[in-house]
Amino acid sequence: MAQRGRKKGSDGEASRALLLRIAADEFAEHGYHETKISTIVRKANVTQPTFYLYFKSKEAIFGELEDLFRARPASLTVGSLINEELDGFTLPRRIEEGLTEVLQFFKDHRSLARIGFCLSPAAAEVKMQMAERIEAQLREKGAADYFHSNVDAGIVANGLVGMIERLATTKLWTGEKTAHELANDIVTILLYGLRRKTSVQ
Amino acid sequence: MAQRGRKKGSDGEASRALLLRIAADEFAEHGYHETKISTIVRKANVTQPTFYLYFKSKEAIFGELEDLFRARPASLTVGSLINEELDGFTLPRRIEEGLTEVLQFFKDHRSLARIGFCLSPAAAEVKMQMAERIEAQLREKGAADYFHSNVDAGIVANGLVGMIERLATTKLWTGEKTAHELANDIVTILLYGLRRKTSVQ
Amino acid sequence: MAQRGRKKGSDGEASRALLLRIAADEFAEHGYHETKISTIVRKANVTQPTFYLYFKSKEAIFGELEDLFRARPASLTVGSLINEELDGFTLPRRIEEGLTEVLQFFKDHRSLARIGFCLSPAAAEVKMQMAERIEAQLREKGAADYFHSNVDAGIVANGLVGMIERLATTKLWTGEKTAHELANDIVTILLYGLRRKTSVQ
Amino acid sequence: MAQRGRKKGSDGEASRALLLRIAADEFAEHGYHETKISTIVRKANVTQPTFYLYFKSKEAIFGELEDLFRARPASLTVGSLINEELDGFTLPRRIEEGLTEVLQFFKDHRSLARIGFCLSPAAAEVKMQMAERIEAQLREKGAADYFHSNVDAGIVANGLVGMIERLATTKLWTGEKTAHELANDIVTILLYGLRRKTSVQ
DNA sequence: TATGAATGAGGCTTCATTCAT
DNA sequence: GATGAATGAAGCCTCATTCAT
Repeated sequence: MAQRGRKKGSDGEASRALLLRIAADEFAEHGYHETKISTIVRKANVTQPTFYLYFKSKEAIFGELEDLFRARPASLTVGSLINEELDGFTLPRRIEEGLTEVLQFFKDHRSLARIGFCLSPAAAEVKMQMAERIEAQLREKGAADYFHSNVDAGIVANGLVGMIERLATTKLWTGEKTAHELANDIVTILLYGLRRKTSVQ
Repeated sequence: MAQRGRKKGSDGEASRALLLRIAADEFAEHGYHETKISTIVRKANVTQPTFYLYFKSKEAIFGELEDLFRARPASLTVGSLINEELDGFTLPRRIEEGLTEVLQFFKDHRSLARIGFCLSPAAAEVKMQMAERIEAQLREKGAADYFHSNVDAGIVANGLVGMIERLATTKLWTGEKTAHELANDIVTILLYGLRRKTSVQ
Repeated sequence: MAQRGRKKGSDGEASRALLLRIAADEFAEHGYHETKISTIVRKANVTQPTFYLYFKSKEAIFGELEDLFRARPASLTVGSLINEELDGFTLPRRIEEGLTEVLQFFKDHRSLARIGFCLSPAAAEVKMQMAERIEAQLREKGAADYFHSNVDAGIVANGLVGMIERLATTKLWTGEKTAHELANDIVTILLYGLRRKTSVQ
Repeated sequence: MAQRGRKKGSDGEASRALLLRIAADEFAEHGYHETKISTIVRKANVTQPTFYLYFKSKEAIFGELEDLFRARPASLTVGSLINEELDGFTLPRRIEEGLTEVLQFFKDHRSLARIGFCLSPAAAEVKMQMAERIEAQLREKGAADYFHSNVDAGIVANGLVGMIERLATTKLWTGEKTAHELANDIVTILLYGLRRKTSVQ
């Protein structure tokens, strides 16, 4: 960052950050194995040894990107309803807000999100934790008042996680929908279902 | 074809099938790049040239597995509602049946499904087509009578595809749920939502 | 040859001969290394083990073809002038006759000739021997009366061999010239040269 | 470029040139298929990946050698008689000069010449073009004054090409003759023939 | 901080060739 | 005489990674 009189106007931190950014894009677009260190350094206009000056290995830089994803604000754990009194009006809003935040983060950090949420072997763990937190909240004392009990919360939670991944891929990252729109749609579907209210049941 | 008591290793069709099965499992578990031909043939108790007796290349066997997945009965296209009079009672059943079939196929052909639906580069296309078909059916004349119109059918369709992938991974392939249970849960969630009917809206 | 009641109407000798003929063509057209046993047997409609029933190895069948070439009638050694009284009239005729025979053999056994005279590692030896015999005849007692002595016989002999190879390739095997025409042209050039007689020298 | 006393193995251009030179010799001596990359790199005292640092593939380095051969000075096209007034004295000299140049180049770049003129699949084309150029010159206006017309120029041209190849192989590259001597002999033979002038015709 | 040059390790693939029937 | 099935041996190539400057 500081411009401490280096030649070429770029210092180590800059190179490092550049490599990291390019690596993120490459990994996100081509996956781990199809991404070559040689490609990353070429796009960053540095040489291969320079890469190893900043990162111990290919695995290391990938791991660092995973960490960057996981280090997102904790608030992003969908719907932190815990310890609050929620009624039928605010509950949906709260869930939607949480979802919006997550999706907005995905949109703002597309490559990071693809790596940490879709590509990484650790993504399974990440999604599992997300699902677990959601599930816990669906089971929260009080939530039972507003939700059916005839569907397994684990199914709902994982279903939601699956929807997030798929809709991020097909609607958010394509620019077809904003984070807010998507969150709104998801909440509407999940809370009220597709069935017309007027239909017999 | 006839299995006339041949000695070990003298039935080519069997070797081929064995290789294909092992390859499916390896690809499904480790992905394309981490799967080594050397591992496949070792597990099949043959040598590497034998592999090339039956498959042109690593890519070729992977492609064949993709094809095997794509060649699943066309009936498996979720919910073929087309050309039928559907009322509020039968519609959900029909959707559930279609879903059950798909999920049962996924369960019966786990490795194939993981390859064709999750790992393959062509999986994106496969899922897109599935989503498109679902979307088309949601828009069918008549369907509108039973469904809300305040949610984008494209969102629902892709959300469903995402749910299928995630729930297959976490609930079906782990043995936690049967195809039928899962289909039932998904339909319930999507049609009726989580909200208690008695709550105010 | 004899049709001794074999099934499929082909006996061993027939298979062997067929393989040999196909191998000759393949080697001639594609060279030793680019010719695959698998191709030969496929074209002969037999399996690989059958090949090894008749030939010890790829080298062996190639060697056999070399031998077939080398076993051509000894008379084909260009211009056997030896032990004859030759005058200025008959000498050119004799040379031409010898050349014609060689070229006719080349034309009749194109693949064999390409193998034994052009492709084989032993072709060097074959051409050397041909050149040596020619050279010896140019030096024969008596020949000196008709030939210049200001050109090395070794040069002439090897030059002739080179001409034969090149002209067989470009004029004989393309069908542009007959063996006779070619032999005539070669003799004319070598004996009388290109220079017009009327020119000053 | 500057050879600033670098330590062993630290000059890429040198490594490349070394590999190229060794490869030329290996190809020239053993042919394409019998030449192994492993041999080339062993002789160059580098490892196999180093080879691929400088050449894309085995085919590529071979092609580069072919190109080096083809890139010889254009003056080397035998006998550029075009656009000059040639009489009976100078014509033979000119032809001889051209031939000498070609043969000298062959002698100075033996491996390259063997590759580009004898071994390469493209050698056929190379020789054809050389023959065509020679043929064209034999047909040049004016040339007819000095040459017989009773022999096909195409035969002469290809015969000459064949002589060049064979004599380079047996007399030039063995050190038995110099380029100049050979050129002189060839011209003498072709222009004046072997027949004594004093003989009857 | 940066690099030109080099390499260890390991994968994919292709042959000619043989075994057991 | 013939074959379906299998293999030993070996080559080409690519990659992440490091050495020496």
